[in-house]
Amino acid sequence: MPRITLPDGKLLEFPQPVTGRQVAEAIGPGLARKAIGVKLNGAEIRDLTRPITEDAQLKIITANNDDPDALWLLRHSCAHLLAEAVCELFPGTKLAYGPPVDDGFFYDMKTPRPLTSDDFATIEAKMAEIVKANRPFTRVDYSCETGLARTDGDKFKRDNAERAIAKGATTISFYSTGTPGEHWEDLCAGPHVPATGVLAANKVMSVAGAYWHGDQASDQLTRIYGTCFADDKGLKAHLHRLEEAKKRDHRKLGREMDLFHLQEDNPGQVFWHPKGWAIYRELEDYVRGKIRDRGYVEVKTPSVMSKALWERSGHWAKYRDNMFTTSSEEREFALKPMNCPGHIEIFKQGLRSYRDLPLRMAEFGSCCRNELSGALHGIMRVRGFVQDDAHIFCTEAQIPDEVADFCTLLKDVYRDFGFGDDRILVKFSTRPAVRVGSDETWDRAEAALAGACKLAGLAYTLHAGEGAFYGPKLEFTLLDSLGRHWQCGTIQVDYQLPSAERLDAQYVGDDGQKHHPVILHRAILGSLERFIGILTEHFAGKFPLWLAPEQIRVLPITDEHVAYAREVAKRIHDADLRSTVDANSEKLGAKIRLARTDRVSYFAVVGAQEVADRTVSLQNQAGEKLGSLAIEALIERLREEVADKRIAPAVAGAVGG
RNA sequence: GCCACCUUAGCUCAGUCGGUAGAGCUACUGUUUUGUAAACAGUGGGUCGCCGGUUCGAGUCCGGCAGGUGGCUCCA
Repeated sequence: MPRITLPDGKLLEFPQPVTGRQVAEAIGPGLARKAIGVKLNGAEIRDLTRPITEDAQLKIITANNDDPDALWLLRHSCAHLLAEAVCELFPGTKLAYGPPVDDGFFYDMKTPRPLTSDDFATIEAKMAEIVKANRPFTRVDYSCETGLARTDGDKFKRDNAERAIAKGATTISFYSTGTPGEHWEDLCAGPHVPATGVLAANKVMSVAGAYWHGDQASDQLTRIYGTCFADDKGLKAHLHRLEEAKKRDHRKLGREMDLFHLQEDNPGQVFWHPKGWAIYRELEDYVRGKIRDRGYVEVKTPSVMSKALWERSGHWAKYRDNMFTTSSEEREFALKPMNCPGHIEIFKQGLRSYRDLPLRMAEFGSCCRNELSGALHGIMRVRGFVQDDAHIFCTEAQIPDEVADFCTLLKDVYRDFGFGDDRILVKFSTRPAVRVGSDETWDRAEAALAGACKLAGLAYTLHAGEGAFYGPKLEFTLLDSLGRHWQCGTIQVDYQLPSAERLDAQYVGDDGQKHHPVILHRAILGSLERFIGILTEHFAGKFPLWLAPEQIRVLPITDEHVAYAREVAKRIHDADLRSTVDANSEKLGAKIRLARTDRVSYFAVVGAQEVADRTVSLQNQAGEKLGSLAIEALIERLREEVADKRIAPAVAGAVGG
């Protein structure tokens, strides 16, 4: 006698177990036609055809691009569609695993020959056929024994079935797209949409390699990525978003805007050009000012340090594969991959008192990590980079305040780049199974991190068990203008490195005894390189004025006005702004076009009129004409915008040329 | 590092069946002196990523290597 509560609070009672479809029909025939699944008690998504025996809160899921549950269901089902098409086109294909993921789904499989993007059209055509046939997804449950037997000879599916049983499954389910025994089937827990017909808005996106269970030592599989939406409109919008992302790719903009380059003989090392370096220095100076106001001191530690230090710190044992090493006069050294040991060595000079704590030691630390070649990506993932790093040496009692202060600072900084609270995601990772330190210590450290988030008004998602072995951590992710996630800041509580077993940092407490401080490792931007990459893509190269490499370009109309243009540019330059002059002999239209495609923030046209009036005719990157201004007024205006760190309102919107 | 794919002028890209390489933009030179998104003409520019092989002949076919791209793994 299930009693079904609908999202609007309405209660439906049924005399016997009902299916989701029957509930939908009870509400209305239109809804029943549109329904693709149900969600029970806000948690479990189910097929429309599975019986509901208990009282439940129930949501009918319809194909809707704005409903994550609907997309999840569509994509999970579409993975089957893809798998069926591939199995049919490439007999001998062995299926492994095909879940929905952000923005789509993938299916890992072992195919008789490597698949390439040339195969996509054929696969999509086959998928379209299956969609057109509109065959029902049909579930059949077998006993564990029978289910297992059905996976005989199929290593991956057998493994999946065994795992399901180990996790407590009482039956093994298969889904057929059509009539069981007649049509294609796949071992799957479900749920699925009612029929293949609702999966029309799909696309095969890419092919890549993957390992079975993510294990390098295991089978190498082919992973095909695809996506599916409720309708063509959703799919088109998604593809459009990808196009936009491609247009603002920092590797493309970096070249076009002459910000930096990478070259073949130095993989993962960035050559910063003058314009890119202008942004870099602006960022560094900005952070330097911010942390100075918060009581940090800045230091600089060596790039090359002896193996002995890395052995004591534990890096040699744990991190060696990622370290560049070198030797001199038969001693081994390593390029520093992290700044912490250097900072502790500074802390250890002289005798520290509890009165010195908290000691906030910052460094724009140049780190080298020998990342796997396949992991490198533009300037986002490199082998040489600079962290806006700091280590806070404090007592355990000081952790809550220090973490709270850091969260406030971090929010403050992110806001200056236009990332408000709604664009900051916090991940809170707690104690892992293998860890050092007492449970009481962990309790306190975790409470401090959670409390600090609350104090700073930051909501977090809990990732239980994902902390470092030496302490819990917060990780801060930014949501950019295309809705993509970038992990930037972090703060980690560390009891290990300062301990007697490691680098043995000590201070004298108010009890006259020696104690080990706690260290908070923290960064806000993460790495300057990655952060500039993120900003480049977020702003599509149209940086806010305070960061823009070329803040204003003066455009003389004819040669006669070049001298005045240079004078204007010099005045702007003397006011600590970045200006240039386009003295080429092109027509004004061409100069304007170039200024705009170069993404210069402002350009100032000067001709006979402006020379006579000692003014400029100003226009911004967006193409808005801002009228004529005296030189002083122009400088004033630019300086104000820089000081305010103003961000163009258009940033969150579409990208222009 | 692993899997798949890619690599032709500074950039974006063409190059058919294996027959000695082409466009647009850029750069340079000249003419033009221009008023809010591209003036005109001319000239440069290439060991087709590198090494080897097959062939009378390789940008093109084969092998190896390097780098890049998308993933996996890892991560600031």
